[in-house]
Amino acid sequence: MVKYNETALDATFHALADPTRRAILARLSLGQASVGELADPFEISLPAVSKHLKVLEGADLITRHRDGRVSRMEFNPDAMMGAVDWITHYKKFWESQLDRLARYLDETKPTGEDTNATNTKD
Amino acid sequence: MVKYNETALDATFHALADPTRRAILARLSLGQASVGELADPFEISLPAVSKHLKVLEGADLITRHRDGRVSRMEFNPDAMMGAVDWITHYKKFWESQLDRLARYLDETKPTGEDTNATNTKD
DNA sequence: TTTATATTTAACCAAATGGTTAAATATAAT
DNA sequence: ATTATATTTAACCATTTGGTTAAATATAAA
Repeated sequence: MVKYNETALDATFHALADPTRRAILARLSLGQASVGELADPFEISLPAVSKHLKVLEGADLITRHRDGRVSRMEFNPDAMMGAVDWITHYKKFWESQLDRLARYLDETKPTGEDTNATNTKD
Repeated sequence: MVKYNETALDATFHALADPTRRAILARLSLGQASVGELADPFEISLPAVSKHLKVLEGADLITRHRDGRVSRMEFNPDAMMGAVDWITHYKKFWESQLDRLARYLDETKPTGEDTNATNTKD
């Protein structure tokens, strides 16, 4: 049996289980932002956002670069690999969906292009 | 922007964020089992397992087939596609990991074989 | 050096989570 | 008809979660 890092999986899946945190990651995927910038589109308070950021940081999904009094947050998508690995383990149980995913990945395989921020799927 | 089903993502990621529930899914991926059989390897009580099953059922990750007084639970891996889709959206940010995943998927692309329960990665 | 800005910490709260034991329910077996 | 088995429901509990407001901290700007 492959031994997964259960604690890391707990942290990753838990971090992704909240819509505000996913929205923050979506925002950060477009480029780094300060805590205030991240909080802006949400109706919740700054401390609430600060807590979400700590959860994301704890799951290693973002990293913090302090720049004076501003915290610049950066997306760290590598941390999602563990989760993808875990799910992918069950690939043999969803071959039809695998086809779809494989096709999707083929279409968008890094060729040197398609590394810009514009995503045609959006 | 692609509109994801946030509620479904909440449910899926939350369901996967617990190690007992992931273990239950791992067990069910080998074949269906009753509630009692699922509870056996865990030290927690039957009602606790029953609650976990309800969470997994709510996320549509398992389905229940009542057979007399026995509930046979079945794995429904399709429900994980939403989560994979969401994560995959960030593919352009982890090209090196994508390579690894694409290679993995290529190696195991459904050819008619490789649909048995033996996984060489384990 | 005083003031404004960015963010975190503290203290608090209601709801959800993951567990328990005991009782209820439903079906199967004797 | 009675008893055993499989599972769920109910009632409870401690901890965690996701939010709040007010105060503290740290840095930049005037």
